[in-house]
Amino acid sequence: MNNLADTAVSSTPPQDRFEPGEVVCVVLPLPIEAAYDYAVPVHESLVLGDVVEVPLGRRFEVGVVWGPGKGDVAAHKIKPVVQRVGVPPIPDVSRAFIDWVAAYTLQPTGAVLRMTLNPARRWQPPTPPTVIAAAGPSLETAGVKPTPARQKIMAAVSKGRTFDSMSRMAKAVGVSSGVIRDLIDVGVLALRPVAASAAVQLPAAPTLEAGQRAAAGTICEKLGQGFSVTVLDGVTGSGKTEVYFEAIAKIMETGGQALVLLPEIALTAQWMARFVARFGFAPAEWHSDLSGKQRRENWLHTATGEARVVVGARSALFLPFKDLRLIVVDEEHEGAFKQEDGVIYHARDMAVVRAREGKIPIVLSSATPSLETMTNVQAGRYAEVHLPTRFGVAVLPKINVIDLKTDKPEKGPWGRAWLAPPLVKAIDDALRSGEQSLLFLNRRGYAPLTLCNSCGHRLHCPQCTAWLVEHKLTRRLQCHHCGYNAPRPIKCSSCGAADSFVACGPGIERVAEEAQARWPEARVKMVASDTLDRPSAVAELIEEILQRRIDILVGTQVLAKGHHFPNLTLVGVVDADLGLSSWDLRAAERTYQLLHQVSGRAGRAERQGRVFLQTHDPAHPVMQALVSGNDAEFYARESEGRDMLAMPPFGRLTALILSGPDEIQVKAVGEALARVAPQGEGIEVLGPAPAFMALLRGRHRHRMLLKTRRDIKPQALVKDWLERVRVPGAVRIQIDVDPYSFF
DNA sequence: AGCACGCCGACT
DNA sequence: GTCGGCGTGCTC
Repeated sequence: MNNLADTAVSSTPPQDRFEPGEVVCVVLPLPIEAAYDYAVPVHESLVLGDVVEVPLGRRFEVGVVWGPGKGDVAAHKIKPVVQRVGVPPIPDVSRAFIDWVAAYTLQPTGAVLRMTLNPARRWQPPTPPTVIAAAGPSLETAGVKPTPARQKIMAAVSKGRTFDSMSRMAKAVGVSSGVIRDLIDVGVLALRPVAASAAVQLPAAPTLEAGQRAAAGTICEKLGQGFSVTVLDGVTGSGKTEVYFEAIAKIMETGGQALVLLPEIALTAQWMARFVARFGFAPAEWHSDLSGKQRRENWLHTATGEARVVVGARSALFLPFKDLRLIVVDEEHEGAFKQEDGVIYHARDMAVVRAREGKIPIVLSSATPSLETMTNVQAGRYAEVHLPTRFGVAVLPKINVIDLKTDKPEKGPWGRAWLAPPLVKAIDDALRSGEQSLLFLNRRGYAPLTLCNSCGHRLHCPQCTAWLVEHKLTRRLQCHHCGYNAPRPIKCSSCGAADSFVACGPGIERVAEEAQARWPEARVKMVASDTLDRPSAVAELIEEILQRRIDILVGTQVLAKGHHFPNLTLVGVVDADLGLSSWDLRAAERTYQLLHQVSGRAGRAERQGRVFLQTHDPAHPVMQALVSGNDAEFYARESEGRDMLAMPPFGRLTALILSGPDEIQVKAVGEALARVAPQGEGIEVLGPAPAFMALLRGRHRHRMLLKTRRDIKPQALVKDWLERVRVPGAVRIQIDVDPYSFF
């Protein structure tokens, strides 16, 4: 305020400092289209990005100063800001990024801001960590009796020893915490702030193999050179992580922060272990199951710049970094980066935007990059660094295709079979030589469909368009889309026949049952997302596998990623066609990526791995690409196909998802939209059509698809379009720019 | 997002 | 007669 330099700055547009008497525009973290004006409080001035508490109706909210007041509302309605919240202002880059994402996803700015501001909304100043230590005076000088308990305490703190909490100290010393509290009160003990931890000493850099060194060098050169995108591409086990760790090491030396995005939380534990081994400290984590306290702490440390490295799921992208200088998106092709509810966005794409806004480099890492990314490489927009060798491994796994039309699984005494003879023989071999096998099937439960043998009635979810999946483990029928579950009925609700239900098709439970029946001696273990609900369960499983307490693993895609299992040499894909039959635009690409990844589980040490793909269509390009290892050809083909159809990345899609409890009403809104749909060269509107999951959690869903040429931005079209139709409150319209799933 | 206002069914 | 359901609308 009395700083002349500040006053001078504030006179030059754009204004970034606001004095009492002025009005500022505040964005609230709510799904409100408009930003509201508030008066600067009389006792303090505000700057752009300041986090402030403001009155809203009869409650209070925390928002962010976004600019000067807009003056679009009567002066008497304007209320003053209550106070500034004690956190650093949201930086310019973060605000610009939020604005960009809001405009792109067609969401209110406040809805996007919410992702940045969440922990600051109920702000509590963090209590600085303290320790309990001797304050100096003895018991005598403080004038208290040297009771046995007090003497024990004095002995414990005599050599400068400290304790980090009263309860821990009480336990360690063997006294009650009341005694400790009293000694603090009389000044014999004191709470001392924890000494600031010494500057991190980076452990010696590991020796990298020549290819890795070159790749790391290329990426490190980009640091500090403005915006760039580099695709780090190499097969599983080629050491991509070590390569980008070098870039992070450089950041650690030169200052600033680095962000690593992982597709799912389940992978963080293993990633953390590798990071700690390399750097000697743990990065700040950011994902949905942090505790409130951890969340606030990590948020603040990111904002102050104290957290040098942040690792997290997609939402970490919205943290208000003080000085972000590098972003890494690991496994960039993963569908999990697409946020599907609330603000719908693709974290990989938005990460590129964040890097551009912050003028910093970004690394996209994957063994099987997405077609979008490959297209950008080919167009020269992204640089590519390729890691050719499989680090520390002599040979890649040998991939075999089993044609299920000729090699049919043979029925056994246990019932229907799903494992074809060549795969059975391969497992025999593996068991005999004491090696582990993985049977992969991306389908939870016992059977994907249960039907009545006498009338053909199929058991389906009452709230969704989905079959109920039988789970023998829990002895219930489950809907995998809404969580509905019910006990298995005895009588058919349609024809009344008793004990008439038969299971159709395999889930992992059924494959595990077959495996156990075929190899009664083998130790079979089943793994799915619902059996790995705790992080500790993941750790236990990994330990069990490494200790060779499991012979045959049967699992879904939770097993596809991450871990090194040196003794696992055989991978059998029970149904390689699963996911190919759908109308999903990216079905082939996704199947290729998933199977490639699963195959990478086989033989990562010195033993050669073997992979068997069971398919009904051995000639399918996906199978051919996997067998030949010619991924370039596969990508070229996929790319050509999409180009011809003007599908992404060669055209743009925007989906409107209409939903509501009343199907007729939802459909009517869709038809009204169709009547006033945007028209023109390079613009096409499809639908309304019932969504694939036409009924989800009790809401009827219709979809519309706007397909536009690459050079046409869909946002303005959609905005305009929606304004032309009156939508009843019960019908919700979600907008998904660049949709990935068609559910 | 919250929270109030407002208009139609089963309870003290 | 009131309590209470959640549809619609506003918050600077």
